[in-house]
Amino acid sequence: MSNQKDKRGYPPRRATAQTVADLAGVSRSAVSRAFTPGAYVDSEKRRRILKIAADAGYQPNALAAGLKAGQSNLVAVFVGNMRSPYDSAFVGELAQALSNLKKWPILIDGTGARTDQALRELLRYPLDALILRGGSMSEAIVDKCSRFGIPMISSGRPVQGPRVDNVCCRNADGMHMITNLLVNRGRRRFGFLSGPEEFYSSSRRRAGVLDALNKAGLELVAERPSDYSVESGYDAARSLLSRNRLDAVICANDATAIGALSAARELSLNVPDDLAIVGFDDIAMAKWPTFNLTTVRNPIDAAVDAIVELLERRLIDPSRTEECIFLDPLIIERGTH
Amino acid sequence: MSNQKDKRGYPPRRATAQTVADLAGVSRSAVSRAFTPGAYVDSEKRRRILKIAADAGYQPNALAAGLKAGQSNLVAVFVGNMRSPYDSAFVGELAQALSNLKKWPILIDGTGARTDQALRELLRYPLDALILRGGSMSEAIVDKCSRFGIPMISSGRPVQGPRVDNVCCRNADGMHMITNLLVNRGRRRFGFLSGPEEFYSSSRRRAGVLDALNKAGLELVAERPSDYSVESGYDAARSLLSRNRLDAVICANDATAIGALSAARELSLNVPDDLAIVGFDDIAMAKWPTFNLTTVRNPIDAAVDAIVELLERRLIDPSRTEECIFLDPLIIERGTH
DNA sequence: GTGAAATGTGCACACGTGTTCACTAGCCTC
DNA sequence: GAGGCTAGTGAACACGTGTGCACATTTCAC
Repeated sequence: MSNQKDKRGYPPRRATAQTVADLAGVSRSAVSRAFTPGAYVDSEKRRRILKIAADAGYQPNALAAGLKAGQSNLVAVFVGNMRSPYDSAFVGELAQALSNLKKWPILIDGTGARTDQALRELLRYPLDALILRGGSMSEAIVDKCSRFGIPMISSGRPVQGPRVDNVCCRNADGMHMITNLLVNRGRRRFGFLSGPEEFYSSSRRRAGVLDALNKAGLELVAERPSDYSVESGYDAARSLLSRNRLDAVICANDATAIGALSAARELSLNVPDDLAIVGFDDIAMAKWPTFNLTTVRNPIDAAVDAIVELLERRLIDPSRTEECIFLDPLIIERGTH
Repeated sequence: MSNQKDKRGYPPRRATAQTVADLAGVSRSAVSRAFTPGAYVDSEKRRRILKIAADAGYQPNALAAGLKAGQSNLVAVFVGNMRSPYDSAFVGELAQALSNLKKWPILIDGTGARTDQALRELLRYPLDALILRGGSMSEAIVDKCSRFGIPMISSGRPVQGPRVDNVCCRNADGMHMITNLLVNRGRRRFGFLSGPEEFYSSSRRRAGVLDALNKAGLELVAERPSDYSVESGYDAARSLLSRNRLDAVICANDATAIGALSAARELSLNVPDDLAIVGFDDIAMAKWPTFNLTTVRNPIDAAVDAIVELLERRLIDPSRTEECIFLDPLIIERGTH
């Protein structure tokens, strides 16, 4: 029934190893060893200590442990836009994978004007690594991150630097493949909705489209820029479709494609008979019945697996050579092509 | 041109206050004071120290500082489902607001089977607070979190416990309002797509609908359960609409409503002429031209503001009385009613 | 029974801070 | 010139760990 406050009204400090040691009648070292796998303690004694610790609600203080070890088990995760379905799904998977490793993801907005400041403040912690969803971040910030010598893993935008590893989808290949698919289905008059210029993925995807068209002896009829959002895809597609007679619109990502689909419907264009529309990423929305979007899968699970693998290897050997893992995209044929 | 590795191949340990002190020819205390606002140091000397520190890339080690202060500036953020547009937008805003306070959000999946274990491991850090997007988490886990005596803020599911504050949308009121809106527009035959039973918000929203209908002398014609996802909303609505003649379907959230919209279109029901469909939350998708969904806004910015305020006040006075801040929902009239 | 090996244990140090305490130097007042 | 007050400084301690080292105890082979 105690409200667990002392006279000053503050909650009590947490139990420490010494508390448990006194309770168990052993030395503080023994308590520490009981919590350290592979340390010399009598196994019966260890059991007893752990039991007493559990009752007292004791856990080793991670701050002290981290201070001693020079390692915090904290990982900063920078992400472009949490309202983007791809990025948020990505972050969710990543967070889960990291916590399985007992690495704790600190989520930081990678777009705002305050990102720089947040990064600087955060560097007071001896972070185990910086992880960047770089495909949706500006080059300037990504570059800055790579210069601290902290292990870094960039996903979506290849970066060079000491101890900087990369995970990168073959964006151009994916676009090449899906463009070919449309060409083989007889499409000839192509439009393109591009992504933000400052994102690496945008330029690679555009290059893939142009290259495939070029090899097929075709040219882009027209293109419009978008900011990767559904709204801007809608606007761009309305402009594109009302001024050009097209039989295919390739979109730099799924959100844009979904906006384009809405625009096409409003303009009474029949998809896929009159017009093919395809995207990139394969976000969850793409397979909703309303959209049923043909797209290129940018595999989140594979990317997360790769990040985790690179991280583990980097922690084992901080000085190993930098690596880049490439991910193969996959055509997902649905109803819009 | 040095690759900054020592003989063992490990990166050098970071600069410490002593490093800077030696460089500047002052005591280590002086360096510490230079970084502590309001501490006694000659202002000229402070400037010089900060300059030298910046050159050496020194920042006070947050682990050591936190150990001393008994405070980590880390905040655990538990969230139900990062693939839910509402939750992910919420987390994005929250992360930004917290980093402005120099509180760092550790993102944890609040649904998985491993949540318990993650929580336990995470408690090794002296967390400043636990923040829960509780509206989309099961009661069992939320309850468990409330029992550690750590300051906790639950959003979306009111929880009682020492040092547990709450931020809660008036779910029932919101549903009451929008149901009344439909009744006043002449709707009489109501269907309801409910949310997961274990979520607090589900039952409150359902209560609001039933209450409003009751007061209007009406009854629910039929209802179906959903899991708050678009897919399940689609399935539930198909079942609901093919077996009942309805002129209004109220959905427990926007995702479900968007699924229902697709189903209605497939069944050639004209929205809003034949059938009104409304949701709850006002996620970004709701205002897309394809959906243009009439809904109830569950205000994210207000919720985040409230959380931040409660957190700040709790850190100033850990023993203050627990509070619950209620948020008023807002009807957003668009094209589906 | 003896020496060596194996197994446990506690002491003490280091990790990098923030802050109290004692102290000095300088200034002002009378 | 003496005494008090202020601004500024450095030494030293505490925060809570993990672990190397020296030592104690037990086991074992001979």
